[in-house]
Amino acid sequence: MASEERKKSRVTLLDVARHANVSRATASLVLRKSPLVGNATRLRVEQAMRDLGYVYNIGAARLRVERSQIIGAIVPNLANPFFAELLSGIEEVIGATGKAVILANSGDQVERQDMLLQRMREHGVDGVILCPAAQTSSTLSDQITDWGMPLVQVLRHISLDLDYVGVDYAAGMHQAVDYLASLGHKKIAFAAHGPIHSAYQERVEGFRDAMLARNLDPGIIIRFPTQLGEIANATHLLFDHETRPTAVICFNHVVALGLSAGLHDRGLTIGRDFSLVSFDDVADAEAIRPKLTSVSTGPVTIGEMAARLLVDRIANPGLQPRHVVKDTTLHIRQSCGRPN
Amino acid sequence: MASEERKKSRVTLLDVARHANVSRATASLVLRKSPLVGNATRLRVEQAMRDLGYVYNIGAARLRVERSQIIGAIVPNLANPFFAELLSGIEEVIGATGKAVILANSGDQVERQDMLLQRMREHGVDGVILCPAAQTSSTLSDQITDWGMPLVQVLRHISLDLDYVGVDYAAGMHQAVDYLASLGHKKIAFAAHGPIHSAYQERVEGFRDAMLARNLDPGIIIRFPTQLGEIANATHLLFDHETRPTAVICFNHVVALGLSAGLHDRGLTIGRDFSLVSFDDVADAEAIRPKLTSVSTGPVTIGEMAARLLVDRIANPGLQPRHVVKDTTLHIRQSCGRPN
DNA sequence: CTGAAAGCGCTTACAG
DNA sequence: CTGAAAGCGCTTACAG
Repeated sequence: MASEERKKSRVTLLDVARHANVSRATASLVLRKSPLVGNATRLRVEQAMRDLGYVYNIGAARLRVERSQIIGAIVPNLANPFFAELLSGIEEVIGATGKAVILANSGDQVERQDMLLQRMREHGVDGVILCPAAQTSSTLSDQITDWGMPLVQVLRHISLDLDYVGVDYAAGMHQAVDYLASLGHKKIAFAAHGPIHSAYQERVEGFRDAMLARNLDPGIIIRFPTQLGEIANATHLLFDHETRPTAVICFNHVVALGLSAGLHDRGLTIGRDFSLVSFDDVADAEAIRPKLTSVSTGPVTIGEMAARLLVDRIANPGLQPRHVVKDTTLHIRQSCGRPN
Repeated sequence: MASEERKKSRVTLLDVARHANVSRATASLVLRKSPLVGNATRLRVEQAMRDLGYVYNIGAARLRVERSQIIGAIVPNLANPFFAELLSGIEEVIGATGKAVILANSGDQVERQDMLLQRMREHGVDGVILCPAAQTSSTLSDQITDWGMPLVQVLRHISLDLDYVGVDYAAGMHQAVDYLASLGHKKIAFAAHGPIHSAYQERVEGFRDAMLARNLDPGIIIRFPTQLGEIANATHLLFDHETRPTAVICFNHVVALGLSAGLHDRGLTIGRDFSLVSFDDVADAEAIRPKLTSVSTGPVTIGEMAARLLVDRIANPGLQPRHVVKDTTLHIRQSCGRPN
């Protein structure tokens, strides 16, 4: 194995070329599967690579060619399963193109996000998929254009000058409201939480529009704590409001989990005593009882679409900005009934 | 802004040096905050960097120095919230050292894992945190040593020649068994699922040992489907066994979610009609009703510890292999009662 | 198909 | 503190 010697000085393309009795240029061509090199030669070079334990040095290659084969992904909260699913979609399609993805967590803080973008530039990433931190200034968009950095916004947007893959949150809200209204509900609350950003606003406005369209009071909008653990204990907020709602539409799956626990704690049976619609179901939605009726957004697919857009954008930086907005699906399960 | 011109040819350290009237060597020293350079000079160079919009090129630097400032993390299942929490711990401490983390998903497939390790070598990562795919051969360990690749195994291990950060699964099983036994349970099932690996075996053996130590039948070990969605429907397996158990200890939080749903579907109230102990609680454990009593393993902390070990190992490759095994905590909540 | 050569952007002795 | 120079491992015309 002679591993000791090997470690001392890494084997380089020149070593391979010598071992195979070809020039370095030829070895390089074999590496990149050029058709210029004959079959016998190719085999000889490939054998040499194996014999010597050659490892391609992407970093060195990148210095000449302007391609690092790395893309960046920045999300606001890694521990949230929703973003984990998003990432798994991104990783899958980026990985399939042979590139690697650098992962970073902005914690929804703009300064941290700035730092991470800078770090990614230093690493020479070929592009970035960004779910912008709440409060990100729209001037970041100009900066990114200025840098010439291929970037796609995902789930939240700060500017329409950049690519964007998101969800038709407003339409999702209409689905939820329409469904509850069809069951006879008139007092429907919206349970929000967390930082304010485009996806937040689109949901709230979608809710308002949908309620107004049905001549219902759009004003029962209640803010819950950010942390899942505290939401259940704040369930009373739902009933402190002057008009007691008979149903609630949740901002996301975190709120839905929290309220479904909190309603249970108050002795209310969901689907019978009170109706609840979740938003964004993630994998474990199936495991909650009663099963939650939910407006599903499909984070894995969104990740995949964002990755594809980024790959396109890298290949063709001149493209006009593209915006793809995914439809939601209402999954009717067991958490809604007629109002009492 | 002159962004157009800038994009054409990136600004290099030499440009900065010229703009600041110093040599390239000096500019390089400023970059790395060497004390060799005087304050006035430093400020001048830093101003030049700002004026020109200089971006440090880590890739170029790496070619000289043997440091890419990138580490790799390979997990078997990105979409599982347990691994998402693990990653968030890793990303946090690696990020704090100024390095970036390349993320990859092996899908628990060894061939894919081999490919990913190879890719990471090509990217010149400084080290890797690996949760080995099930069925990984222990010879991978020799290979890694041969490559001289700093690596820490996390949660699962294939060889004690490498660093390892894991959990004392066996002790966790003892906690669960002891607790159930103290409530009077004698027929306790173990509900397993998924691929077989060290962490799997340690749990099973821990269960057996703990049962034997109390003179209880250690044989009620039942395999459930891998997918969360199918577990609930397989709950009957619990009762198909010749000796009907009064309690179940779950392999992980996925099984616990599935069975807790399935028991509910059978009209059984958990904590009253049947007792259940979960393993690995993740953030949303708090939101399930009844609240699940659980042996908690703390994935975020494990990620942090693994990252610290890797940083140490990179700094000091000569270190003896270290193995840190984290204690579990039994969180008693509401899912267990006396047997009927 | 192949060889010699230049160059990507940095770091690192070395001599001053 | 500074300048000139070599070199990290690759790719890419260019001439043959």
